[in-house]
Amino acid sequence: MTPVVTELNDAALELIARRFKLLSDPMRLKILHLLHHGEKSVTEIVEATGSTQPNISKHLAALRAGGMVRRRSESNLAYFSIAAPFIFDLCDIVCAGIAAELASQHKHFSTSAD
Amino acid sequence: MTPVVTELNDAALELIARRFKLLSDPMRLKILHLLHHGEKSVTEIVEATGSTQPNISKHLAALRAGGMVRRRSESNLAYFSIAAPFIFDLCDIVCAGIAAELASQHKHFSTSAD
DNA sequence: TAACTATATAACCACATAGTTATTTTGTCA
DNA sequence: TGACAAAATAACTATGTGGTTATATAGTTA
Repeated sequence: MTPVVTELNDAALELIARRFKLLSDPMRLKILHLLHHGEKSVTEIVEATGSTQPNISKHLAALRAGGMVRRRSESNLAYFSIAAPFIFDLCDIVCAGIAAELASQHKHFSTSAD
Repeated sequence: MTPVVTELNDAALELIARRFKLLSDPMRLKILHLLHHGEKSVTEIVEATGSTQPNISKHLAALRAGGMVRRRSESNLAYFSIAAPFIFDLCDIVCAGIAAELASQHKHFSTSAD
């Protein structure tokens, strides 16, 4: 029989790696986190992140090329929104992993702010 | 009030990004996929991947520093194994996303090999 | 039309990183 | 001890990429 899931060819690994690479930059994560609250224009994202407009446009283009955000034009503005909600499942898992690791280092999270 | 989950500070974003970055390289994914089948020595990984020993050692060191693999010394050998099984949950989600995307482009997956 | 605003793109720089070759460390065995 | 094998590390190169500044494109409004 031919392996289906157990065997991963190089092209597939490349595809998966590319997805993760899109998520491996703090500024892009910041943008995605912002869009989690709803659709935003480029200018809104620029202001919220404190980055520059060309930088944000570039990141948005990358996220869009990777299928992670969607673009909508309205008059003069470009509105971006999340196209792949599974992103946040990924982040949740990573965050849980980080929390678990910190906990096991007895540098534990405090549930209430102090 | 102080935001707890809705607000992600830069340090947290950096931590999350670093995790994703470890998963954003095809060779490292290949190694992790290999280790999914069980503990392997460096030499075994080198042979299975077709890469060089120093390259594999470097990737393993990075994965270990990121808490994703564990190292066990036995005589002359170094055995590595998965330390963070959630990795595969992440990959499953990404793979599902890719499959869905391909499907929606009617370049559909065939369930049986052809 | 001209002035203005929003966004995209181009060109460039500094830095990170995957891979290579050469070397060192560490453990085994004769 | 010396010869050998496994793994780690160092030094280097080539390439990728995040950020910047400058410019171009496109839509709006007067």
